[in-house]
Amino acid sequence: MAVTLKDIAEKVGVTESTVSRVLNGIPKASEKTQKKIFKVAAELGYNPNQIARSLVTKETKTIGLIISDLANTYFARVASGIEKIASKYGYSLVISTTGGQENAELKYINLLQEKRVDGLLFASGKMPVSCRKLLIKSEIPTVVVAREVAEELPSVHIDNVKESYRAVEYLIKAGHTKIAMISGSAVDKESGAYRIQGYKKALNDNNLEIKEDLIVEGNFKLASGIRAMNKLLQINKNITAVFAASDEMGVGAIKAIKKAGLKVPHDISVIGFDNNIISLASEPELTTISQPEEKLGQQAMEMLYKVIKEQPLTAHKIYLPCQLIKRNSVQSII
Amino acid sequence: MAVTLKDIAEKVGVTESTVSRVLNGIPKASEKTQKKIFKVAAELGYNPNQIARSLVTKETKTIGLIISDLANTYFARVASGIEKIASKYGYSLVISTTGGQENAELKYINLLQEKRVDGLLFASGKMPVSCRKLLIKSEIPTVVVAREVAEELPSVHIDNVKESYRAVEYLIKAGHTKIAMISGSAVDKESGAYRIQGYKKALNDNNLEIKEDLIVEGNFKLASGIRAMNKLLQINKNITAVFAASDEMGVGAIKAIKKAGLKVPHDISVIGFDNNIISLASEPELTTISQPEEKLGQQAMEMLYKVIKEQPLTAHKIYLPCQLIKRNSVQSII
DNA sequence: AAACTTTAGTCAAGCGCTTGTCTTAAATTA
DNA sequence: TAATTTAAGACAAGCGCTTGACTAAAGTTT
Repeated sequence: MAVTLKDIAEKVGVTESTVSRVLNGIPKASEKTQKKIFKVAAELGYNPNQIARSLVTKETKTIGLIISDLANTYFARVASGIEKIASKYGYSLVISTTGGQENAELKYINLLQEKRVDGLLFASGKMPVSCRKLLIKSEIPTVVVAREVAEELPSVHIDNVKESYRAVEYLIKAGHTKIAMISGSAVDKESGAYRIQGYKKALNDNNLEIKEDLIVEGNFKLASGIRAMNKLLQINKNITAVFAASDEMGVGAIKAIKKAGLKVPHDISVIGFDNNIISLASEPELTTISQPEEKLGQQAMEMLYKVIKEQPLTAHKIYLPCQLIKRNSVQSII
Repeated sequence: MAVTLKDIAEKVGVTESTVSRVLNGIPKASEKTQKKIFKVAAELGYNPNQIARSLVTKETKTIGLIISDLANTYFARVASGIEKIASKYGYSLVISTTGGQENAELKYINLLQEKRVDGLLFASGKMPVSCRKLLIKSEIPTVVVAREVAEELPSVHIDNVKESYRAVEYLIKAGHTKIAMISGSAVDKESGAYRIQGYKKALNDNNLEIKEDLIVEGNFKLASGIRAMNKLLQINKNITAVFAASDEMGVGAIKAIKKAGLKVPHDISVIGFDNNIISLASEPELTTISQPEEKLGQQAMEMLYKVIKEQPLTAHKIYLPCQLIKRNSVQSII
């Protein structure tokens, strides 16, 4: 089987503890023995058993990531950002995907606790109370990323209200007054809901009337954008602009508008959200709000590292700014 | 600190071994004690220490994934497929990203070995000899996914030559004879190179001349597709179709063609590769070869599971078929 | 009733490391 | 030169669990 400290110790003629210390760079041996130990270790192809080490040190150098869906570009990028920083600090990442299902989330929190991860990152759906309780009880350092609700937990995210506000305000400043919205699923306290909130606030602050039938719900996907836009086109209240809560839906909207024989942005302007690569593929290219997914992940991991090292269980929140990317799908009408 | 078997044992009045057996469902206790043990375990909020268990069972229920880049849709989907099946079999996934760097790959193979993962999935760049050696020496069950080179190791991938051949053949059957190619980076034995091979073979088998200057290299990204197409347009040998080795480049090509005042597919037909969501966003929608990324991941994990359970170190290879997705970017000219 | 099985446990070793304490010989100091 | 410090290492316990071997009492068989 695998070679152990004992094997090295015997071959060199010292005890395990000496070998352990030397291999860990604790200076407790003569140059000679050190050399010998390193040499024998290399000869034997020694590969330390991190499991055994973890058992005594109570550190696994592993952090758990509970995430909704890896196949989703957005989450994949967040994960990517997390992984980079984790790796920088010498941590491995174990990833569990939940599809946003509460029971899966619960299950994985438990599992990761059994694995004794040093910390936990939560980037799944809206965090249910049950999860929060379990997390807090487990005492695992945790930070929540990319989700709005995290009362007792430190978290990093974007300000969906503010960023949506910015998108809609941009439309308003371009002279639009009949602005529709294609929202994502508007579940309470999730990004979809906050984006609607931002839309309404922008209208309100600019003395524009909020018409509920101009808000039609999609599911963030392209096809749903097409459907939603078609519905909007039927209602037709002379809208001149639409704010889509995702780029996929934005592109869908553009396609629907064009199919209806109208022109973007000449007849209707469209603005999206995410700055997905898809926004560059559409014709015209989609003006959008760019989210800092990678940075979100990086910041979250940096934060988690601090929590692990210093244990300040403060429910600290940080917001990362987005950027308005102007392209060709919005036209000024003043 | 955390509650252990010992704590439960003491409170119930039995030994640790009894508690362990009961909690693991090994029937070695009376109904009464069993009930009591479960009750006390729940009361105390017992959460088994998988580290300690792993130390003795030599199983971590963890598999390692070495992958090139999570932010890349393609790999993210492969990873997603892997995760699903891993989870089905009760394994966790620890992910390391390498950016295709050989030293990073080596480093992570070592790291994952230290963590005593039960198996390893390799989905990084072209696998260097050094990695293969290390992997084989480590004796960790390994399967390679989404990469063409894996001589001594079991692997699952698509047949890039064949699928590219199919794309080009489709163009030829539509009457095209002047077909250009926008290739990905053509590093030896990587997908980019194989796709070129498929392109050439298709031309060859159909008695069409291969002109090296009609193959221009991109890097799989959208912007490189635009650049490449512009170059092609300059050369201008009356090409009527182009095969792009990725959808991003395909969409880039379409944009370039349109910008040059020509029409797709009226003047030039374009076919892509991947079936990325981007292919649906472009105008016209891009005809392409659809890769089964998720399935690739799933199959690889299924395969790994078998290897772990049965240890047949056979260098088994499996190829998953792709699909030609016909949309509107290719026109028949006969 | 003696011999054998079962049941319900106990006991102890061991997985591969780390780490605090102790020991001995050499090096330094007064 | 005797006393003290330091260097180089040995010793042993322990992390939390699993598991094979053993035991004592109860139940079953003939």
